[in-house]
Amino acid sequence: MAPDRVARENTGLDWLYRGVSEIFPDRPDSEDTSENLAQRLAKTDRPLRVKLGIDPTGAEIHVGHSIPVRKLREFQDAGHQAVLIIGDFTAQIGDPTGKSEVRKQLTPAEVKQNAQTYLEQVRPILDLERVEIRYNSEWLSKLDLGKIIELLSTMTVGQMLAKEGFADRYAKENPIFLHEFLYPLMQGYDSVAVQADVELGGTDQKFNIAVGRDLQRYFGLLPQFGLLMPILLGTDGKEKMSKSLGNYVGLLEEPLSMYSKLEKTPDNLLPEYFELLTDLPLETLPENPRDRQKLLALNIVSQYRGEEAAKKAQEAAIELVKGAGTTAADSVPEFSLSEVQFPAKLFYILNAAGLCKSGNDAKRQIQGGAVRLDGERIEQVDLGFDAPTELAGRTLSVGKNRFVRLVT
RNA sequence: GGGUCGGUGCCCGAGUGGUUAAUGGGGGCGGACUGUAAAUCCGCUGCGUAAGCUACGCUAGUUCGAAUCUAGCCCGGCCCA
Repeated sequence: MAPDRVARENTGLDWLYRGVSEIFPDRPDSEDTSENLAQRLAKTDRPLRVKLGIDPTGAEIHVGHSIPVRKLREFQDAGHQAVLIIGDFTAQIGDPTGKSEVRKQLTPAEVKQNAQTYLEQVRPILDLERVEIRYNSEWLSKLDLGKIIELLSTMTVGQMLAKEGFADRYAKENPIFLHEFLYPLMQGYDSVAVQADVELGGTDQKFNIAVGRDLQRYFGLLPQFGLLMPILLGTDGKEKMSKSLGNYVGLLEEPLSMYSKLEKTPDNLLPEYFELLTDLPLETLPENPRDRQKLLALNIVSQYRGEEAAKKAQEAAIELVKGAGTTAADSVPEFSLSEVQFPAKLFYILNAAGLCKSGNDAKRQIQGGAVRLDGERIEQVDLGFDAPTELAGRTLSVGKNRFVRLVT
């Protein structure tokens, strides 16, 4: 189940190979710096330009997104030049990959904002002082039809259809829009524009990165290396991590929320998570799966929120499972009862506090025995309260993961 | 452009005039169990603090009554050009 890894020993480049699925081209025995990345790193007389492209579409990113960023940081630490491409041009057109869901077009202001949010989130990982940040509209918006046709003429339909995804969709008789063919070319052209030596990405980026190589060669440049990392599976252990599937751990989440998700990481995912999301040595992990989960959670939360906050989150998580968290109270998100008009039904409050999707959902949760007040199960669906004072200071929970402390 | 098939709830997919938010599966949520896991079993799975309101691509119509019939439109697949 674990993806294949590039394994090298005693090269002094352990950092390079950790958590990497594939490097291409890859001729381990070759002395040629154009087909052996280790050779290139050893012999280069200048910092390599290492490219990572991001989509400034969504606001919040998750630990899966952090993987190539972590790798980028490692290159920085080795003295190379990180080049972060903000795909503002691409984002404005909207990539319909996968579902034919039309993405809303983003205004330049939104792109700017999203990019800023993105940078804030990766700040704990990346040395932002030493990153070259480029917006791809800088060159893509200047392409005229002649140039675009030239780009298109470098590839055949057959080559395009070889791309995973396209092939599937074509086979399933799903629609494929013509402009989608432009995406790999645009991303590849980014590599031309910034003269990338290495491009980082998930394994799903192989095709696009390879197109970048082809284009670089076409334009007389030295082709880049591709360095692919596994796509992280989500906390459900089945699907790839994504916000829409809800199986993600966001970088902006509360420490407690991050911690509780991560400490439940499925056993089969633990090695993967350790390798890709932490720097911990993999040989010395605790035997007990439970301890491994805790260590993982603690380590990752520390990376983004600091060690102290992580420890607090751990304590809070333990408290909350036992029952009503009291000493852990300050780690639990608060909900102000002033937002509720009394008298109020409990299911209404559950919804208002964001613990349930809707009032009706809240009723169902109560019926299902999921709702607790200070650790005590609520049986009465219609339970109501006359004044906020009856609830202030108490902890309301739904299931094992959703907690809120009620305040006035 | 022509022909043809199709568009159902988060997803897939039944349903083809009439108790019904709409069979079933997946997913999700919750409960029991457990290692706060996996597996298993069970429950829930439109919105509204209420009266009630919205749902089967969109719009208009036929009907006491439509997701189911009619017309127009939009979108997609396939075949032909």
